[in-house]
Amino acid sequence: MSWTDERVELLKKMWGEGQSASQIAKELGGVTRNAVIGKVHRLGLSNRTTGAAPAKAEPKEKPAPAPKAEAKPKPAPKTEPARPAAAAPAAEAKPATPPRRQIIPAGQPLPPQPSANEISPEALAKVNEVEKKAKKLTLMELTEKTCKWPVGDPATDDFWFCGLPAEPGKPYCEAHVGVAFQPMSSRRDRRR
DNA sequence: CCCTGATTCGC
DNA sequence: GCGAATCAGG
Repeated sequence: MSWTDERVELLKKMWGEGQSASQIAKELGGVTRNAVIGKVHRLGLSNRTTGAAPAKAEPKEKPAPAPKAEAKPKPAPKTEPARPAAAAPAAEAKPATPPRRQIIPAGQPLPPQPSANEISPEALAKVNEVEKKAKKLTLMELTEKTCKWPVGDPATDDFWFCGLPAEPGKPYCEAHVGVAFQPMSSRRDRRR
C-alpha cells in the first residue's frame, strides 16, 4: 500500500480527531501503526495531547486553539454493542461534587429501558459496588478491553462508562456481564 | 501485559 | 519517502 492522497487525507483527519495510530492503521488497512506514526511525523503533524506518549519531547507551549463548535456527532466506535439501560439506582456517595449541573434531559433520552427488573439482587449489589470503583471513562477512552457499561444519564455530567477490565470476548467487566447477560431461566417465571 | 507515540536507520 | 525495530512512558 502507498500513501495516496485519499489515504493521507484520512490519516490527517483521524489524527486530527485524536484517533490513535493503531486505530488509524486499522482503518486504513495495509499499514501498521508504525507506518502511520512515521507518516505523521514526516507530514509534520505530530505532537498531540494524547494519553500515552509525552516521550522525551521537550515541553512545548501549545495554546491549543481548537475551535470547537457545539456539535454532538457521536463518533461511536463501530464495535459499539447494544447498549444496556443505565442499570442500578447507583447509590451515590458523592465525595465532593456539590456544584452539580442541572441539565434537563432533552425530551426523553434513555430509550431502551427494558427495566432493570428481575436481576439477581446479588448481581445488582455487585454492580453497585463496582460502579464505585469504576474508572469512569469517557466514550473515547473505551477500548475493546474496557467495560463499556454506561452509568448515569448521558444528558448529564454524571455520565461515564465503567471502564474496568472487560471479560475476554465480552464488552463488559465481570460484574456487568452478570447483569447484562441474564440467563433465560432467570426471567423465566414471569407470571403472565 | 496491555496500550500509546517517538525515534532510528536500512531500504 | 517508507516503515520495522526499537525505545520509552502510562
